[in-house]
Amino acid sequence: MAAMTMPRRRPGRPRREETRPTREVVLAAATALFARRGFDAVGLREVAAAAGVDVATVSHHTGTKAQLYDACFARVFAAERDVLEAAAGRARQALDSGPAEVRRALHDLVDVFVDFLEDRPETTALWLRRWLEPQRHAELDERYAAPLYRLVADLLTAAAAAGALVEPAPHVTVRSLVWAVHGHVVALAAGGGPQARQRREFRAFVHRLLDGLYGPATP
Amino acid sequence: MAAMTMPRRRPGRPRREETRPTREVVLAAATALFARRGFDAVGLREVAAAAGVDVATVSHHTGTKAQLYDACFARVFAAERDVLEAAAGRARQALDSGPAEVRRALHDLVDVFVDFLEDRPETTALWLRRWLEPQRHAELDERYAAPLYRLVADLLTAAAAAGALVEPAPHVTVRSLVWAVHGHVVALAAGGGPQARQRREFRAFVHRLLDGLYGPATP
DNA sequence: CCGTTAATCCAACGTCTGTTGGATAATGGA
DNA sequence: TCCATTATCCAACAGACGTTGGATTAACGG
Repeated sequence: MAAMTMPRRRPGRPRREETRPTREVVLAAATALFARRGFDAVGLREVAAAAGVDVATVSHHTGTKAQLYDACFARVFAAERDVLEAAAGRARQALDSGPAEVRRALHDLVDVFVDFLEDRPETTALWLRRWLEPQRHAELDERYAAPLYRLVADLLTAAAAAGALVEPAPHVTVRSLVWAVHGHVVALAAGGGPQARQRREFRAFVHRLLDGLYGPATP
Repeated sequence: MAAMTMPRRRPGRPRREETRPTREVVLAAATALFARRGFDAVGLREVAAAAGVDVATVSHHTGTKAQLYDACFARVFAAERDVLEAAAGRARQALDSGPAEVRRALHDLVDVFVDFLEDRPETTALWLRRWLEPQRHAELDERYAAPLYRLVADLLTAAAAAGALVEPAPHVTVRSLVWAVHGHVVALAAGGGPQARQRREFRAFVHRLLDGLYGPATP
């Protein structure tokens, strides 16, 4: 199986007018296919065809099919985590300002999250598929979900401690929000209406939800 | 293929100490397997083994694998629709009473929905799997999601028209709520904490969410 | 210019898949 | 009692699956 060698200098056969490293081409093709149809419905020969290479080349670069699947997840979730952590850092800076600024920072954080998922529907698809695999629950939760949830939940708790907001169960709130966003993205992918309006309506809903839940404790 | 015959009187070989009709046994076994692992990961021989029959018997009673899949969905979603419609009917009767009764009826409606999904996690699994199949979006939306959403959305609109509540985008709210519930059920299935407390916290969250969103327009 | 390295493809393997034709046996009606 | 009906299983098919060994070809270090 010669697992996953990817040197800086590259001897070997020609690369079929592709400038990107083969491994990235394969990962991109596989990610799109896995997101759309799932692990078992996608064959390695299909991934190879989408990437413009042979089956053996796929195995050579990414090892086992399960390893290829995991690599796709790692790539996508790492990108999501980076974006969210950056936005959370920005929001945390607003904690020293007044309640109005804190609320606006929370709105911005949620907007960044919604934007990210709207632009990358395959992230939602992979996320949902992972949750549906019973044997992966623990890993998904520990490696990806829990840190992200804690990121935002801590933010809410800190805001509550600052006296600007009130929130008894931030973990539940964050999880529900995340799933609502995924549902929104799925509905977008399903078509059925003008996307611009759907996006606007969903943002308005989330902002209202936050205002209702986290409105100033002392009116 | 001798598709799907199921007479009232039944000649044929003995039924292996099973009293229920074979078709129901097969459907129940298949539903559990499909919910847990998905269409492509489950083989007909596995379904047959779980039902205690031969592969050919499965095909004989349920036709094609895709037809078996559809039959599982129809059974589960019909049960969900029945429960929700009954609860919505009860809630609609409360529309003639005061705002407090309307809000309590909405809480009850949501509780019934949450109870149902908590007790039948396979419903959530099948629901999510259906959303992940691009070619089935339209059918799922038209046959199941849209009617259910409209059921509750109409209820909210009527309550708003009665002056008791205010809600600009009921469709978005209902969808977000539904996805939040599914996320809650998935988290429950993942374990990781005392279930009773998780259930209590989620109900409290939903009630607070409704109060925040649908609170009396004139305080 | 030569030897090493590595990327790529071809071909094949064993296994599992969904589906079907046919044999068997038990039932209900005549 | 006999016949038609049908539920059940056995066996087999053709195809797709993931994976691997080996041959080929290009690029690099010397």
